[in-house]
Order: sequence, then structure tokens, then C-alpha cells
Amino acid sequence: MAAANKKLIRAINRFKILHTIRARKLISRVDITKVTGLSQATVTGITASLIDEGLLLEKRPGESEGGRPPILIALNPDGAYAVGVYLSISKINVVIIDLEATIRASYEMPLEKQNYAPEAIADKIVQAVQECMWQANFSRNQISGIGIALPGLVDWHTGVIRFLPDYQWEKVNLRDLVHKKIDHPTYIENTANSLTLAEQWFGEGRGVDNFIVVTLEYGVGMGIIINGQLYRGHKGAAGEFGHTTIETDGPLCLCGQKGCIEATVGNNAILREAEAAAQKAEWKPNDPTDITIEEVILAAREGAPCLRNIFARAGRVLAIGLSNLIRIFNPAKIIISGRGVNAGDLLFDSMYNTIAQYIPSRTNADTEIMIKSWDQNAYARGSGTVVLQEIFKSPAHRVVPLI
Amino acid sequence: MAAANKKLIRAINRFKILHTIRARKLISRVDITKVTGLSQATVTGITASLIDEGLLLEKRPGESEGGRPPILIALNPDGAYAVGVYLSISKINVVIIDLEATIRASYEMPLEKQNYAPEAIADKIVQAVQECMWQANFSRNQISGIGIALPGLVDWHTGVIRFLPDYQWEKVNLRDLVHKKIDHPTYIENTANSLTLAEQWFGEGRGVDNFIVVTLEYGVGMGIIINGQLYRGHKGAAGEFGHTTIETDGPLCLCGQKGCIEATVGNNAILREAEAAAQKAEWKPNDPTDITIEEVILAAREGAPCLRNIFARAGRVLAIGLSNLIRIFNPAKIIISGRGVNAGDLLFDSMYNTIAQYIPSRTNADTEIMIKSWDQNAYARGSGTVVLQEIFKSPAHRVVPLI
DNA sequence: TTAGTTAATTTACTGACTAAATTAACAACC
DNA sequence: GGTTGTTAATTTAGTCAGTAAATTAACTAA
Repeated sequence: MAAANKKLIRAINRFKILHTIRARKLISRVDITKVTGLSQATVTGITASLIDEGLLLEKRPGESEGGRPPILIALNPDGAYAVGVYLSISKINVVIIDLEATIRASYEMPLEKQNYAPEAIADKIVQAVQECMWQANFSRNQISGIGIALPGLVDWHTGVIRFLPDYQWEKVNLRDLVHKKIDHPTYIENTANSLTLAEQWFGEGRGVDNFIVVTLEYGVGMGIIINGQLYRGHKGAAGEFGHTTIETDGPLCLCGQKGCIEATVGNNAILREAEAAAQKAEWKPNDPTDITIEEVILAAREGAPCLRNIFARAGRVLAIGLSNLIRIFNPAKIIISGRGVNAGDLLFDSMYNTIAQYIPSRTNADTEIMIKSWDQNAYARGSGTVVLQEIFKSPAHRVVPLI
Repeated sequence: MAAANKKLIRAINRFKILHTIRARKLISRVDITKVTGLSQATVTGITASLIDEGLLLEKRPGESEGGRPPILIALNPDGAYAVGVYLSISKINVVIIDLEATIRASYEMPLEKQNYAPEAIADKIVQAVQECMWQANFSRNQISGIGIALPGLVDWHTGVIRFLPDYQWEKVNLRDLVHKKIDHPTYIENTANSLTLAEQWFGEGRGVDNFIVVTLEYGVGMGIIINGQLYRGHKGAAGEFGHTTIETDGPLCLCGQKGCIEATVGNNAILREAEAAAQKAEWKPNDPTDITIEEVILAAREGAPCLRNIFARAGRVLAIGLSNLIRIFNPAKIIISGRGVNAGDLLFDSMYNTIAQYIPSRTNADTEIMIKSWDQNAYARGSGTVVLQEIFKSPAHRVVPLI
């Protein structure tokens, strides 16, 4: 906790006003005073400087309610742009988002499956960003910063990747490597946290103070919003939901432990089970040497009972994990996201049934569970949101010259 | 998040200064400026008003380091007193603590085992408080407020007890009932959270931003400090660690679920197992109809292998639960407290072994696990701390006339 | 027109901070 | 024992962000 002074007050109130406008989309100054509790004079002052900065726009007047009609204010989508990067094992996704987190451009760079050195990946990222900006006709100075999301253990403050399984990296400061090549504010974050921030700011988490995002991918991840803030833990290692233990004698996980949630629920686990079933000739994949998760889902939908069981079992284990989260966090919401949600009812029917068993309504305390439909660019968009958040926090985080 | 204004600045800096002095015990004004980043003028001003309020004392001058010797400042233990109450099924514990959370008086009122109505319990609490104050020669106006801790689901904001198993209460606003009888600020909190606050302020959690307290009692509880704040959850129901599931086919819990941690680790569970063993004549209790946990511990220490196994198994299950917490929260510390710690090595040897298995050092990320020796009055002291915290926050929370 | 109403801005003031100057209280040295 | 240097604490002057209240703006309705 830093010492408080006038700058802090200003930053808080600025943030609060931007936050209110983002939530309400179109709102008058008086209504902002009602929502925030600030005085009219303060709102006039802060909105004036935000309009100066180009972050806000005065839109058409609203309906008069007997007196002077209000001037409605909105975010200026073109007030700032951010670059979001998602680094995975097979590709680099780049998006450019505007101040409302709408994707304005996107680009995908495939990566050959080979082990790149950090320096090489940093180069690739810079190339991909430049290509995306070139194609969409963006110039350097229009960009406020770059956020990078990746599936690993990341220390947000230092920028160090503690562990990135896909590339077998340990202790790599990718943020600084990229920052050296692109002289813009650069942030790095794990995928689950990026997605969580995006949900908080522009998705289902808007206005919710305590919620959790669970991501279903090859592994199972989690992002935590507590008291309106992303919680990263003591050393940035919080949210390892996928490796919590549910059944002490459950299947072996890639991490070496038995009974991790991931070892039953992760797409890797499902593929492994599906392969085993294929070998026992319980179903027939197109190409037994290269089974995809989409194919397994399709086959299960068409009826293969052995596959349906795999998903049903995954749903049950996931449900127990979620029940534990509900008991520990008592969140207002749990949002389930990631490629794995494509399994749909196959997974979620048994999940909902099991949760109902484990969390009787009395102790439920109103946690809403919500399945988010999956979007290709979600992670990259999420990492761009990290940049937007910094802009919202303070004008100091903008490199873009103010006119 | 409320709108920020000058009052907020003052409150934050006041809190920060008090916090610093509490942590350092004896510190000069210059050193406070170094720790907090505040200017000398500000520190002079705030300490002056805190001395005026009686919360701080100027002590002896420190060693000169070549120039004017610093004036060392400390908390005035007698600057404020708070009452802490712990309500359990068999008794009411009352303590009076001073500003340093030292217990200055205590009183215990036994309760007959019968189901009291809320109104009657409120009366008993008031009586016990009055008796404690009478015996220790405290007057009404010396007391800043009353905190009540109880083993149940509590909504801190409204003061409503959502569920209190011991008395089978649901939706009882005990805070208001007591407040009506004693015109002092009254707070209510569950036992685990009370203990957690006490650890944060005056115990092992001092200066630690992210930690967890696990309480071993008849049930198993938890308190969570995140980013320096107690986390209570969406509806105040966070921390139900005891009812998270570890083994889907584990023993039946009192809550009706199978495999709750509490169903193996809680003292209730241990007593149940010990009774079963006694019936199978595997050991011989003094009075088979009334086995106490202390007796079981003693017998286990003296060698009864069946009893040692019960504890060892409990230690393993607890360890898996803690590993899950470490994975989810990545806390700096986990403090284990409650009457259950009296089991000592019986429980903790197997616990440490299992954690070492489940959390390999690489992913450990430095969570320190610490066993806190148990103290009779810990809960009552904790609930008193809730009051002290409010005093620290703002002078508005003091009822005591300022001289 | 005029009065009434609501929205936004302006004005006057307050309070909490900082930077810099001043005062206070020592140690060390000639 | 006076002078100098040093560190601690206070005082002074100034800035800035807030609020309350007054004013201006822009409408509706009688």
C-alpha cells in the first residue's frame, strides 16, 4: 500500500468515472455523480480532462426531463489501441483492440513445432505484431502498449516466465526481451488471468466483485477476481486449479501427481482416454495416429457410449472441483471458458447434476455458473485488455501523445 | 469502491502510520517517513493527532546518530480497550484487550447444554461482558467496542448469523440484539476469520500480504487474507475448507456429503473413529461413554497403534487439502491453529511428509507452513481485534471521549 | 413571455499533501 | 567552551483535488 496523496485520489476517481461509463455505455454527467457519489464539479473536471485525452466523447443530447437535456458521454473507441498477443505451441495470435476491447485487426503466425530459444520467439512476436499493424494500417504511435498471454507460470511484476511447458522454458524474461525490441509498455500474463481480466472488463464479469474463470484447454486453468482485483498470489503462482487433487487414487497426471483435476478433465486426458478406447476398438477414429478433440466430441455426439462416458466422468470430476471452489471462495460467479466448452452437454449435463448434489441449495450462497461460448481470439484479446486496464488506471501509462 | 476525497487520504495515511508503528513497536518520525514514503510534515501532523487521541505515546529519545536524537514513538497500550467474546456451545468467553491486543482481563461463563433462544444468549453475553468488566474494574466508557466470534456462517456486513449449528440458529441478527442492550459499536465474525485477523495484526501474519489460517476444531475452518485484506466472499460464506472434497468415496460427513476434509480431520471425526476402535477393544478409554480428544491424544502418544493410525490418516488428508490450497492461492504462509494442534507430531509428521510428496519444491513457490501453539482465549482475543481494526481505520470509530 | 426544472459550469473555500526553510538537540572538534 | 556539522522535528508557503453553493445554460410547459 503506497502512501496516499492527491494523485492517488485523482487516479481513483478517474478510474471510477471511466469504469462507470464503460459499464453504462452512455451516461450523463449528473448520472455519473449519482453512481459515483462524486460532486458535479469533480465530474465536470475529470470528464473534461478525459475528453482532452481523447478517451471520452460527448455524444448526442439525451431526453430532457423537464429541464436542460443531459449531454451523454461515452468511451471513445478510438481513444486508444492496444496490441494483444497469445503465444501457444503452434502459433502466435495477434490482435489490435480498441478502447472498448473490440477487435480491430488480427493476425496469426504459425510456428513450426521445434524448440525455439526465447530470443527467437521474441523476434517472432515482434514480427507478428508488425505484420498485423501493417496489414491493418496502424502506426506505432497509435498503440498504447502490448500484452502477451501464454500458458505458463508468470510473474507479472518482474515479467519473468517461471515455467512454460510448451517450450520448456524456465526463468525467461520474455517481457524485457520484447520490450527491448518495441519501445512500448509491455505486459506479460498467463492465459487464464488474461481471459479473466477480459471477462471482468468487457464480459460476464462486468460489475461483479468476486468471481472465478475456469479455462478448459489441454490443461485446466483458473483466474481469480477478489474484491474487484485480479489475485495472483504470493509469487504469481495462484490459480493452479488443474493440479488440485480430487481423488487420491485417480489417474496419473503429466505433472507426476495422481488425481489432479486436469488428469481427468483436460483435453489431453480426454484424448488419452479416447485413444485407449480406440485401441480397444470401442469406436473408430478417422486416423488412429492423430485423433483430435473435435473428432472425439463429434463421435460422442453421434452416440459412441464409451466416449460419452469419458466426458460424463470428466464432468463429474470438474463438478467436484468447482464445488470445492464454491466452498472456498463463495464467488458470485464462475465462468467456464476455453476450447473445452465445445464439448457442451457431453460435459456439462453431468457437471450440473453433480454440483447440485455437492452444493445443496442452502449452503449454495448463490454462485452462478455460466458457460461461455468459445472464441478463437479470446486469449489475445484478453492480453490486450491488460494494457487497457493500465490506461484506465492513470494517464501516466499512455505513451500516445495527447494530440 | 467509494469515491475518494481528502478524508480518504487522511484515513489511509493514518492507518499506514499506525500500522508501521505496530509493526516496529518503537520508531522515530523520520523512520516512519522512510517506511511510508510520507513527508516529514505529514508524519508530524498525523502523529500529533494520534497522540492527542491517546493512541500513541512519545517514549524515551533514541540514540543520536550524530545529530538531534530521535523521539521514539510507540502505541499506547492503554489508548483503547476492546471487548472480545467467543460464543461456543458450552460457554461464553470474554476478554478485554488493550491496543496491543494484550489480554487485560478474561472471564468464562459456562452454559448448560440446552437450546437457548437468540434473545436469551444475547442477555447472557451482556451479563458475561458486564461481569468481566466489573471484576477487572473497567468502566463503560473505556471500551471502544465489542466483537463477537462464533463457529458459524456469518454475514459481517449485516450482522446476521446465517447458520449456527451449535444452536441450530438460522438468520439471527445477534449483532443487533447485543447492540440494542449495549450502546457500543458491535461486530460479529466467525471464529476462523477472527483468529485470522488476530494473526494478521498481532501474530504470525504481521506484514504478510497473502496468507491463510486453518483452524482444527470439531470442524475444520479457514480464514483468508488476500492483498492484506480479509476475504469473506460474495455472501460471507468463503472459507468452508472443512467441507471441500478430497476423496469422493471418503467417510460420511455430518453435512451429509462424503469425503469432506472435516470428516477425517475434524476432532469429531477423530473421536468417532476412536470410539469405533474402543468398541473393537483395540484400546481402552477411561469412560467409554465419554471419550475426550485429550484422552485420545494421550493414549496415542503412549503407543496405541490404532489411534496413531487415525491421526496419521487425518494428517495425510489434511496435507492434501493444504496442497490444494497452496496450488489455488499460492499463499506466503499457512498458519495452522485451533485446539486440534495439540495432537502435535501424531498429526503433523504425516502431514509434512504428504505435503512434500504433493508439492514438489519446484512448484512450491515458497509457502511456509507453521503450526501455532494453541491458546485458550485465542478466539475471544481475535474477536476483540476486529474492534481494534476499526479504531485503526478511522477516529470516527471511537466512542471513547477524547479526553 | 415567463416560470419552473434539470444539467453543467463556475466560484469560493477547505483540507491534506509536499518542498523548503527553520528550529531543536545533540556530537565532535579545536 | 564556543563553533561546526548533523540529524530530527516543526513551521511556513504553496499546490492541488475535493466540496458546497451560486450561476449559467438549455430546455418544457403554462
